[in-house]
Amino acid sequence: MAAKTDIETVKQTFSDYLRKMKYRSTPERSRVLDRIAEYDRHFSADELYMHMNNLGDRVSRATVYSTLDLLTQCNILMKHRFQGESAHFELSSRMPNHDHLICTECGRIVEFREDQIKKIRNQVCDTLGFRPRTHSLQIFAVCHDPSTCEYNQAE
Amino acid sequence: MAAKTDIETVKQTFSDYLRKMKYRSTPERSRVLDRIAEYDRHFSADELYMHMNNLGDRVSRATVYSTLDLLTQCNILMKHRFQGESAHFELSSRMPNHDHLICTECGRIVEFREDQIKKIRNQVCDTLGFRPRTHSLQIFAVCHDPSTCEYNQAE
DNA sequence: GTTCTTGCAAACCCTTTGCACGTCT
DNA sequence: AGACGTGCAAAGGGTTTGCAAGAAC
Repeated sequence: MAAKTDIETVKQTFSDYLRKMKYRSTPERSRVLDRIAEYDRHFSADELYMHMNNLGDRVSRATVYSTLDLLTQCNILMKHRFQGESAHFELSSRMPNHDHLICTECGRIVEFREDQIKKIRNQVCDTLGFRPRTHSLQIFAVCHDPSTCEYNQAE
Repeated sequence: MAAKTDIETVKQTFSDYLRKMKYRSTPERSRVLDRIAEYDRHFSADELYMHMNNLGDRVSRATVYSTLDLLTQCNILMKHRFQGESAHFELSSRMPNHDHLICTECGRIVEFREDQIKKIRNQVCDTLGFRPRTHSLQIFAVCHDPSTCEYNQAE
């Protein structure tokens, strides 16, 4: 079985965070996190909002945005800003320590893991006097074989 | 004397690029690049537009944006998207191969150089079958000494 | 009961676009 | 002359906000 995010652990983390920060537990916040757990990929705020609407969840755009913000603050979600598009989110626990390569020709995004990066990140923080939280490395590149790169015209 | 961008080289690169792509040389495009050369830091499109307006340059927002786009395409400029803000640009030649550490408390951005990153980038591209172009690494961290972190409230 | 959160729609900001005019080749 | 670039203002898309109603504590 594939390494699957343990949703219960994540929900616990979230409710601990809310309590600690004196924010309230609401069904909307809980529901947003439930739906996020169903994704195994990046998603945008609006994509999630539509998804929830399609499923009949009655959650407003404002609530989706604000909950995404909370989830990012407590590191449950990682927020990425690729190119010019809207922000994309994903569960931090989904694929720890991965980064992204973006094809500058077709926009395709490839995920990869490279453990040295975290080490470098910690070194840099140490040198500069910071406590590391997260990082986001985006490599912009073009594929050797242009035909491979065409595939995502539909995306 | 500090390592200063050779503006003549950069202008040559730009005019070569324009010619190659059959775009036209215009005084506006040239002027935009001249003004950029006066910055030794990140700037946003609007900041540049205001700067030019203050100096009496008659260049529209649309032209500023489109020229920034051209300059990014030919790698004269590097375009960054920090946090939720607008895009920030800087001359690639200004400080080659540097990356950014962003304080999640105060938003301060610290530049640093770490040569291993480029090597990793090239390795990753090699493995995945891509030709590297550029990269952008952002480290999110909090300073050990909170008092240091307060300084940019004014920014 | 008080304070925080939600939902809605309008506001907001950055960026892009359409069109008429100007200009580079 | 013709095609491309510019300026302006309006449109666009993603995100945030103000306010009244509702829910958590």
